[in-house]
Amino acid sequence: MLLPTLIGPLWLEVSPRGVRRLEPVLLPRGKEAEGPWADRVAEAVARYFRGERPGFGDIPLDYSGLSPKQVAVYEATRRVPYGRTVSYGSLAEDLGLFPRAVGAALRACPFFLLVPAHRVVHADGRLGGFAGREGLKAWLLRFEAGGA
DNA sequence: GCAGTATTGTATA
DNA sequence: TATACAATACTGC
Repeated sequence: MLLPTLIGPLWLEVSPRGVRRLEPVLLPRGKEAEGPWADRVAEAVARYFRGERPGFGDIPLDYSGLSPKQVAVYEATRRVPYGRTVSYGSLAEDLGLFPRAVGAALRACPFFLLVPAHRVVHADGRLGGFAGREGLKAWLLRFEAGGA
């Protein structure tokens, strides 16, 4: 399922257990692996880009196939409140991991928006990376901070 | 296995 | 201010 947004189309893929992946269309093609959560996620994403603050917390994520460390990092990242930012080190300390590991896990995060990786920044306030899309990360942060 | 990363803190010039 | 090093986890070759 393809979700049109202000930053371009997002590819949504869900399973009976929850969301499998949600990210900007980098994949030339994908399987129409839709499910019962597709509409719900689509609506939440639409509201997000309307400036509302939908809680993605009630949307289940399908972590199957991911390592326990990744799941831990994603779960912790999901708890970051709207408009706030956390440092990789802070997350790492909370999880008992190391900052480097947090970055590695977030780098491979397939849950764009649902796992607000854009709210995770350097310890000194700089943005850090975003899988080659730092501009997108900056846009999201400005969007959440300024409301538009 | 090995190397490259979405990091951080300390040390050195 | 800028560069170098060590330690961790995930991805791709």
